[in-house]
Formats: sequence, C-alpha cells, structure tokens
Amino acid sequence: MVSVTFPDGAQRQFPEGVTGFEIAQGISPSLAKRTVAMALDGVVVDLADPIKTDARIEFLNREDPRALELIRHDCAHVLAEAVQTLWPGTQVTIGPVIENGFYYDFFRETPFTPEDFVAIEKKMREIIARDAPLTKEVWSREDAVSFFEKKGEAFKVELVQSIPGNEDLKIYKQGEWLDLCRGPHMTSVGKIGSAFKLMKVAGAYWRGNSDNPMLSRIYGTAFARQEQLDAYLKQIEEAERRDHRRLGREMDLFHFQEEAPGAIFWHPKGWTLFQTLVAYMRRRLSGDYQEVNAPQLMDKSMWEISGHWGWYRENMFMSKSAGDDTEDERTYAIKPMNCPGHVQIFKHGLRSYRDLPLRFAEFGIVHRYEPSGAMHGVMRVRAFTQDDAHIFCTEEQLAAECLKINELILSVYNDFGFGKILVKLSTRPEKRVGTDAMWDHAESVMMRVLDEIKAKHGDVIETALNPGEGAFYGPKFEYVLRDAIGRDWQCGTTQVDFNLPERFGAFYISPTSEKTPPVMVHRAICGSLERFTGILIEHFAGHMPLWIAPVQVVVATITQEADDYAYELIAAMRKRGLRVDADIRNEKINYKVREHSLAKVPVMVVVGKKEAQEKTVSIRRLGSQAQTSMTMEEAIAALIDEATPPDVKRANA
RNA sequence: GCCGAUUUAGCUCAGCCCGGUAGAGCAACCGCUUCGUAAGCGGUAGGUCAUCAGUUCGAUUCUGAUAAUCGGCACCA
Repeated sequence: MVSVTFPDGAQRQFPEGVTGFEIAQGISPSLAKRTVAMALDGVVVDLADPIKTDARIEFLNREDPRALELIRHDCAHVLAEAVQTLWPGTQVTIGPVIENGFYYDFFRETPFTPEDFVAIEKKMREIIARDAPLTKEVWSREDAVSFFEKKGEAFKVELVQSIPGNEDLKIYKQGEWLDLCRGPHMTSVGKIGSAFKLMKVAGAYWRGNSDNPMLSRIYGTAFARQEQLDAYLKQIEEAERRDHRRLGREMDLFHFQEEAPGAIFWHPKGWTLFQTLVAYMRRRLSGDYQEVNAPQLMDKSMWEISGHWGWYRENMFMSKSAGDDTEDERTYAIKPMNCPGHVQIFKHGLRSYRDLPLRFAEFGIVHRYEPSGAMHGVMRVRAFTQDDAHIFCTEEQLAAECLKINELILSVYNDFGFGKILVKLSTRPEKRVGTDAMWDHAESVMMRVLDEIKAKHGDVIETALNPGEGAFYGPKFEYVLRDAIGRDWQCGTTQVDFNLPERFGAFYISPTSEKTPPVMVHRAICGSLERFTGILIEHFAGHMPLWIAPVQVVVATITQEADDYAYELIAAMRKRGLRVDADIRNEKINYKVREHSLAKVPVMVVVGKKEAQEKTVSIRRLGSQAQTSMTMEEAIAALIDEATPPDVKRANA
C-alpha cells in the first residue's frame, strides 16, 4: 500500500502502483476528465504513471501554470505529426519547450516556409480535434533503434543511442503517431486546445553544432487560453515598436549603409545621446581611475605576444600602408581590445607595490570582424566603444577591487533605472592557462565576493554560477540587467587575469624587492557603449529620461506673434545648459505636437500670444495630453532640476 | 559563416507570376493659411528599380553571381 496526501492535507491508502487517473476517477469522473497531469511531491508526471511510494499528490488542470509547459510540449508533438502527415519522408529530431513557446527541428530537402503554416496549422487542428490519448511505453534500445531505422529516422536513431543505458527509453503515442520523448505529457492531445500559433521558420544546426547538418526549425507558441495568446502577440508588437533600429530612424539618431557593414553613422541627435552617456561614465570614473588612450594600430607582434593573433586572428582587422612603393611593409592590427595597450602603459617605468592598485580606464574604440550573421543594429557591430578599464593590483587587493567594481556597476545601472540585476560567476573552463592552485585561489576569492555582494544587495541582485564558462585566463563575473519588458542583457563584466601581465613581462617591485607580476582585472560596466545606447533606447521605448534625451525641449510657437518670446526662452534655456530646439514654423500647433511626439521629445514648451504677453509657458510632456502652465522662470528651474544627471544631483546634495 | 527571406523615391509599400525602361501615401520644396496641444489647403520636384553579368529585338520583371539587410542557428577574446 502507498499513502497519498492530498492538497487539503487528507491522506488515503491505495494499493501500490495505483495511477493518478484511477485516484482522480475514484474522487469524481469530472475531476478525472479535467485533469491533464499530476504532480507527485511537486514533480509533474503523467497522470497514468503508477504511484509506487508515499507522496503528496496534486491534480493539474490545463489552467494550472505548470500545465503550460505540457500544452506546449504536446503541441510540439502534434506539429511533428502534422508535418510528417503532410510531407512523408520528413525526418523528426527534437522538439523542446522554450521560453514563450516551443519549436520542432525537422530534416527535409526543402526547408519550410511561412506559407506552409496555414496547411500545417489546419492539420494540427484536425489532430487535436481527434483527441487521441497520449500513452507512454517503455521500449528496449534494440526495438527503438530498429523501429526508427526502419522508418528512416536517422536522427532519432542517433538520439536513442546517445541516451545513457540506465535511463528508460520512453515512447509517447498519440493515435498512430509516436515519438521518443522524456515526457511528461497530458492525457490526450485534445487538451492542447486551440490557442496555439506557428511563429516562424529558421535554420538550426543538428545538436547546435555548426559542423552538423542544417535542420529546418519551426517555432510556435501555445497558451491555455486565447486571451493569453493574444496578449503575447501584442507584447511582440510592443517589442517591435521599441526596436532601436526603428526608433533610431524615427528619432533621427543614426543610420547604416552598405559601404560600412557593422559600423554606425551617428547623426547629431544620436551622437549627443552617445556623448551624454560617455560624459556620465567619465564622471563616474573620476577620483578612482586614470583615463588613458592607447593606439588604434599596433604592430601585429603585440597581438602575437598577447596570444590573440593565434586565437582570434579570424576576427581581427589588419592594416598596411596603402602606398605602392612605400618602404614600410609592416602589418598592423587594428585593436580588437584595449588590454595590451594598458599593459604597455603599466610597464612604462618601474612600478612599486606602493603604486597599486593602479586603475587605467579607456573609452576604447575596438574593431572586431564579427560573423556577418551576427550583426544586429547597434547591438552587435564591428566597430564599437568599450567603457573599458584594467586594474593592476596585488593578490591581497583583489577581493576589495572586485567589490569596488561591483558597487560602481550597481550604482550605474540604478542611475539608468535598471532594477533587477543578475550576477553570474563563471568558473574555470576546460581549456585554460594557469595552475589549479591559482584557479582555486581566484575562484575562492570571487566566491567570497559573490556571497558578500549577495548579502549586501540581495534586494536587487540575484546570483548564479556558470561552471566552466570562465575565460581561458581567469574566472569572471557577468552582470546581466533586465529591461522594461523583461528581456535580459549581459553588459558588465569583471574578469581576473593571471595570464596577460606575465606574457608581456609586466611586474612590480614587492615590499621585499622582488619582481612580482600584478593581478590584472578587466572590467567593463556598459560593455559596448553603442550597444548600451541601443538597450537604453529599447528600455525606455525612445522615451528617454530628461537627462539623457538628445533634444530635451522643443519650444513651439502657435503664431508668429510669439516668435520673439520663443527666442528669448530658448536663449535663457540654452544659457542654463538645456538642449533646446525651436519650432517657429508656420504650422498648426496640432501638427507640431504630433511631429515632436513622434520624435520622442520629452518636453514641449508651447507659447502663443497669451504666453508672450504674460511671460508664461504651457508645458506638455511626452505621453501625456495634459498641459501645465507656469512662469518662464519656474519652468526653467524645474526643467534644469530634472535634467541634472543623477550623479551630479548626488554630488550637489 | 550556415538555413530561409528581403532589397523599387528620404520613409512605408504596390507593380514582377504573364518582359515593352515605374505608381501611391507620408516626408521634402513653393505658395496660400496665423491657427491653442497628435496630420489645414493647393502646387512642384524627386527613382541608372542594390551591384555586376547572362538570356532576349528589348530586363525593374526571367537566370546566375556578389553585397547589404531581416528572422533564426552557430559565434561573441
């Protein structure tokens, strides 16, 4: 007998091996009918699974949040059946649930197109309407291999063979069709319902490896109810509206063109935005960091020493004199990173332990030959600016430096309105340099730091471990921020480096007069400033806080009679440092309001005959229909206060 | 880099299937209008149809190559 505990706390005895379905049926047939799966001690399993040990039981209906994954997974199976019915000979591979939906990878001569979706969805609805029960069988390895071989499912055969011998080989059947699957699944395909949609097609490598064949992937999503699907589709539209490439055009920030793939043409407004960000970051460095600048072109030997020429040459640009009969035949590399330059500055002159920690910062422009398919607006480009810094310190100073960097990163993110931050510690990878003792030491230091920042900032920080994901030269922290619509962006990073100072022969003189290689910490807060600008645009949906907005105020006139007053206002505002544009065109105020709203100008100051006479202004804020009237002086004071960057405000407080 | 799609006026898009050298809306420019918070009215101008080849009497249209972009995959020191 097994003892089963129900959610209300009641306990009942059942014969060992009783299924969830039998228990539900015993309680009431309607419960059994609406239950799609069960959870045993919190683990979701098939309702038809036998219960062999004492357990807490919960019956899941399709509205249960935990059932969503099942709906999507079942839907992936139905998608696969539909595709194989429509195009016999198509091979199935895997079809997992992912965030916001599912996909299924197929192998087929001609890839699918979105035009195929109509037919596939129709077939899927037919299959769901048939409502075949989903039943599980455990097969032997041999049976499974010979079955899939006979069907010509080479990928499934490979999957079967890769499942460890101690695991059951589970086959889920839905009527005639079956698939190898870990499960769990709902009781029947009819439970999927109708709130599903195929989203897009894409190529994807078998097992995620670019040496493997390319498969045709179909993405889809499914929800328990149609309203949820509709809400999700709306959210996608919202994300499209926020797309920085679209806003970049609408707000006239930047453009790209064919002659410079992966490089940004910043327009005046975009460059103002970018430089506002740089100015802010520069202020945040003062006192602790020394800003430096290292050459854009250096002889390739520099990169041979650093190791990059060997490891990353494919992703580097190089440059030579363009002259036909120049004597200079040297090959220069365009810097893909700033560290070697900073090591040279460190090495210039003899350093004492008394000089440490030494913190060199650079807004370093780097070029990397990114794969053509990786480029994405300003988010992934081939020429970008890092808010980079390298800290040279002693072993003893390492923990304190990591903590100091952490404080700065969190403070910066907070100033831009990012609330939730994830800090991941990536530890030693397979391929690495340095002794195990060094890694042990560094990892234990960083683990301690991680615990400390978690204890101190637990309200905004979540921490995680990323085993084996460290850089080859040392462990690292990665800072991931979450934007307004819940997307995660990895921006900041703190990396400990045992390797580079030694490669370049950098050292300092210790208290006992010994040459000692310093510990080097690489650190970036925004990462790529171009990308960070893009993230800010999407995070704020173009509606930038006043202190970052490239154009903070537009003064718009209603009639010509207010022109002189408008000029007076603009002069007064500019004098106090506000970024103001004038709109004295002969257009209706409706037209002007519409245009500047679309251009996402945060503040419109509207002046007509009345305001000119009374020396007042009518203020309209972006995203609001309301108008506030106040005197010119009140308005300027309020705007200046709001336009003061948060760090300057703190300093003034 | 790989799979698929796309590329026509500053922007958004039609025309291409069925070859006879282009069309709309918005923006721009010029007038008129001086107007109270998301598109006033009229007119004008603007395109070697991404590039290079091929087929053809003739190519924006058909074929091929190249480039860029988009959606994924892979990559991201």
